[in-house]
Amino acid sequence: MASPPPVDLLDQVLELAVLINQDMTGSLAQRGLTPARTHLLWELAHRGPSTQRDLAEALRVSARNVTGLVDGLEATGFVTRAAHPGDRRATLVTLTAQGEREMKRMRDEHVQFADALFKDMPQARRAALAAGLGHVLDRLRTLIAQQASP
Amino acid sequence: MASPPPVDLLDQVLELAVLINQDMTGSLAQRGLTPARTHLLWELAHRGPSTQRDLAEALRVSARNVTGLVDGLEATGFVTRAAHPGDRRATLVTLTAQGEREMKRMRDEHVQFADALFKDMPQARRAALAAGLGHVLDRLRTLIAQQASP
DNA sequence: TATTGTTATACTCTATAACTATA
DNA sequence: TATAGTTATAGAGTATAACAATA
Repeated sequence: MASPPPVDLLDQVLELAVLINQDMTGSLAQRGLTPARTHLLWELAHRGPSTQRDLAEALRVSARNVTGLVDGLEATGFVTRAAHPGDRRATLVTLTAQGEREMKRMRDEHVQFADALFKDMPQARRAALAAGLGHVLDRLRTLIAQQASP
Repeated sequence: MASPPPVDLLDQVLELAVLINQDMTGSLAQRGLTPARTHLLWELAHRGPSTQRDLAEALRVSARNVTGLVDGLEATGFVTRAAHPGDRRATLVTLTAQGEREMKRMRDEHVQFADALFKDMPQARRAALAAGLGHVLDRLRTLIAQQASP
């Protein structure tokens, strides 16, 4: 089996990233969601009701941006704003029933999507792929850490 | 070696996609470029001087959007607009010397980045990774084609 | 009449800075 | 004085629709 040059491997990974991204963005759009708003919903589902300040830190985004994202999600019925019981400056953002439903559906579809991509892959190749991806992820994290510090 | 469940594989791929995307976006920003503008430069480098209409089709984006992208690239010195010799309605967008230099540098760095990620990977694992990625890309293309037609 | 690119308008994501209400 | 969130302002990417110049 010929060993492909690094550039070809990188190009494969990039193409995969582009296709997956397009596929997911399209699915979200059908439900009236965008990647940024979905990211916020995802955090909310993991953390439970949160202040906008906490969401801004979790998403690594400005407070102003969170105001806009919550505005959009509130208008489309995925979240509500409520008074914070202990701090009258703060707002608690909470998933609505619709928001909970969407998150559940998203989790289910995530699993289905993974099955569709990998279920017919032989066990040995699956393990080899995981090992290869792990290697690349390690290298990439190292590179990013080096860029950040010096 | 245990075979990982599909969801774990998908999550690995998604994390890789996110990290690579962040890395590339950061590199581009240091040169005053954005992903969308870079995409246009890339097409231009491959096709040679092109009308905005052709660029819009190549990028699968509205004509209005190309006007904006070319405005930005012109203002930052990467491209120029010139009269089309045979059609006075049309504009020919052309890479400047600076634009050509940037594209060359980008190609070089692309290769270097690939080397940094994959050079220390054993040949056998490299081949296995390419095979695994090929499998996923095939499945994904099939899924997308199915979504598009029915 | 059809096509090329622009102006007009609008929505989303993103940021910083100034400001209000509260701690 | 510091913090939570908003308004004000700005730039980038995206879209559709109307319009001018040209084919």
